[in-house]
Amino acid sequence: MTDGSARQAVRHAVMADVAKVAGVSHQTVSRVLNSAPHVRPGTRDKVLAAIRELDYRPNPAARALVTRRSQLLGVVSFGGTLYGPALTLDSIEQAARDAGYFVSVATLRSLDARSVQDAADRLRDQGVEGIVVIAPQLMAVRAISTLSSTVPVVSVCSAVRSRMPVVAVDNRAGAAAATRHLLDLGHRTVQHVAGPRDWLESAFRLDGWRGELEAAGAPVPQPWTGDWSARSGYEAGRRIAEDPRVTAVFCANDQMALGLLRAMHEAGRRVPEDVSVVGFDDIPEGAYLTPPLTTVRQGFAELGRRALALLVAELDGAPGTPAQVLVPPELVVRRSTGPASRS
Amino acid sequence: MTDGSARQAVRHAVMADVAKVAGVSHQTVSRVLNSAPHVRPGTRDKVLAAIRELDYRPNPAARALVTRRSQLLGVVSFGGTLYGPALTLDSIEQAARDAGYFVSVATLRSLDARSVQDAADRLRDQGVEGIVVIAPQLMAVRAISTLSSTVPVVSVCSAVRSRMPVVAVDNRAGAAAATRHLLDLGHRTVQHVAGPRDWLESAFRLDGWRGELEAAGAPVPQPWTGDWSARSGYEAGRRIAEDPRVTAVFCANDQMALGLLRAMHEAGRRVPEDVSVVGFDDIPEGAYLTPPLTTVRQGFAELGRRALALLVAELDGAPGTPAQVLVPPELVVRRSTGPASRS
DNA sequence: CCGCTAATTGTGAGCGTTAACAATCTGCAC
DNA sequence: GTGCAGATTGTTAACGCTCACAATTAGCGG
Repeated sequence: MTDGSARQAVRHAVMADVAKVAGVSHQTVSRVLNSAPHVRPGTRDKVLAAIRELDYRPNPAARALVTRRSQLLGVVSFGGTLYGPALTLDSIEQAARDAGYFVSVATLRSLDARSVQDAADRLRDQGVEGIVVIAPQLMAVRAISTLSSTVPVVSVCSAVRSRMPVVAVDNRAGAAAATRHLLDLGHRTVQHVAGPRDWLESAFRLDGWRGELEAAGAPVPQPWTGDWSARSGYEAGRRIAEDPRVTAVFCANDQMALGLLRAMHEAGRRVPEDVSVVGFDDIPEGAYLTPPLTTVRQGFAELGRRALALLVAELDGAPGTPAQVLVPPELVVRRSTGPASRS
Repeated sequence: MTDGSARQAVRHAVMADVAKVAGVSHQTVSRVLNSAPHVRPGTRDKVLAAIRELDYRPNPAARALVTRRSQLLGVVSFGGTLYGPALTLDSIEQAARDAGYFVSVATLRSLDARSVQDAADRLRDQGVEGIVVIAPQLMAVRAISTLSSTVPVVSVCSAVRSRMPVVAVDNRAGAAAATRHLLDLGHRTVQHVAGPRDWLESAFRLDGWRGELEAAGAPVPQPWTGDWSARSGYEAGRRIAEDPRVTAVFCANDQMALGLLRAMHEAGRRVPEDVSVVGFDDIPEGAYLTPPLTTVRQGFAELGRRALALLVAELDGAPGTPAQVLVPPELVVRRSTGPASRS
């Protein structure tokens, strides 16, 4: 128990073993492995056969040591069980694989700068070549921009004015579209249940909502604040339901909208007859809520893919490409929204 | 663009640099780093100071090369956006960090043996010391048991009779509890919407449901089959709603229950007055559905933690500990279930 | 058949760290 | 003061791979 030396003693074959079996030098084996030019087909075959025979696998540590390339990318993530981050992580992994990289994850324990520092440090200590940050909190972004000096960093989050490459959904535009949709249906104004104050997403969606309201000359009510959870949406909903004048609510994500739907139901307010509700994200369950939820679809998968592409580009190509990619969201109209009642 | 040699030329400090600055040998630096005994406090301080001054970080590749320990664990995952797998991954990462390991993920593209092989190979090529498999499909488990020879593997899934260490929720018991709950409420029998046929979870839950029905002498209806999605639950629900004799349904997961709730609503069948519904998983939204969903709570977080503990134990301790951990689930009664109507 | 270029293969030197062992320096009993 | 165990530090040799360059072989025109 003092150390782990009790492991399998099966000596893995190394390059020298392959060389011996194939009757060539280790360098030739290396050439075959890296598909270098100038290897006679016959030689290549012998080497390949030896590799198969010995079930040889190149030692990644040795390779990394000399090439100074670990082939490892790091992902810092928070809220890994949330639909968006989970899907983004998934797509990043897939894209990384296609680009020939491995992905190591570090999740945030809590939402403070130290935690982000720690996660990034862990990743660096592991030798990652680059980092993608999925934590979309204001704080996280700030913390990250501090340590970006050593390793290239790309963040997936809302657009933010910075020198750092960013891939983001255009939250403002999405929120504006949702709000306009409700306004177009004849609602006098639209309530808003925002996300946590320290998330950039929250800020941008709030902004898009407010901007659209102002542009339309509609009154701008005091927004409510939730924490993305259905529970918080429910609680906001209970309070909102007390005001009989409310006819439209835009929630900053689908889970909160789901909770709000529940609160409306309990309060006897029909959706969409009495109150229209719009969410954000388009979680797969959205279409099967009662009623099916109108929402703003985010291309999480594309987000991840683009972020990875950006990182890889910076890694083995253009040095300073501080690109800022904005992915447009899409309004998905379902049955939770309808015309303002004339009652 | 031919290669990535255009990266930052900032020569990172290596151990020799630290040694020189501290005025000691590189071995002494190594000792300080590994907190080996017999280092005079004064010397340690000098070394520590030099490390800080140079912002020195040990090269993980070099260390791995000589120690033959990569400190890397692999996780094979499928359905990364599903609540259970996502949460499990999250808890595995946290546990791994506490145990001093890094976590690298490999997601499955599709559900065939080759895909599992590929994922595991990728992980091995990367030098992981052990693998946790979250893919709970029958096929995946079989595929895994094939390659477990080289690297220790722990799988998180339903209990399955094998030589492989497994951490699982007792799906059978959970399903039985759900079924019994409905029976106890006076329902004559219980319908079941199962998960995909090739998932172990599906099989065990089906089994638990059927067993309880038989034990109670209740008729065993033909089960329906879904794919975990709300959509599939909705479709099953539409069909189930056609049969007026149905008063209770047990769905193999919460998403399908959610879809089924929608179908019942559309068909004018009230829940729980006309039909009682039970899910499985306890997703966070469950309590805010209409009506709040009675379900079986799984300890996904504990699952991940236990799986990792098992793997680490095998890694640096007991060699052959083919443990099989069974985590008991818990019935959470909410308002989607009620007594059978006397109508 | 010779000489030259290009294709093919081999050799030696690290990459940055830890392990094993040697060397030196303590402190203390005799 | 001397000697010895133990504490402290240094030296050398891997770990398994790629890079740079040397060596060998093959192909071909004159």
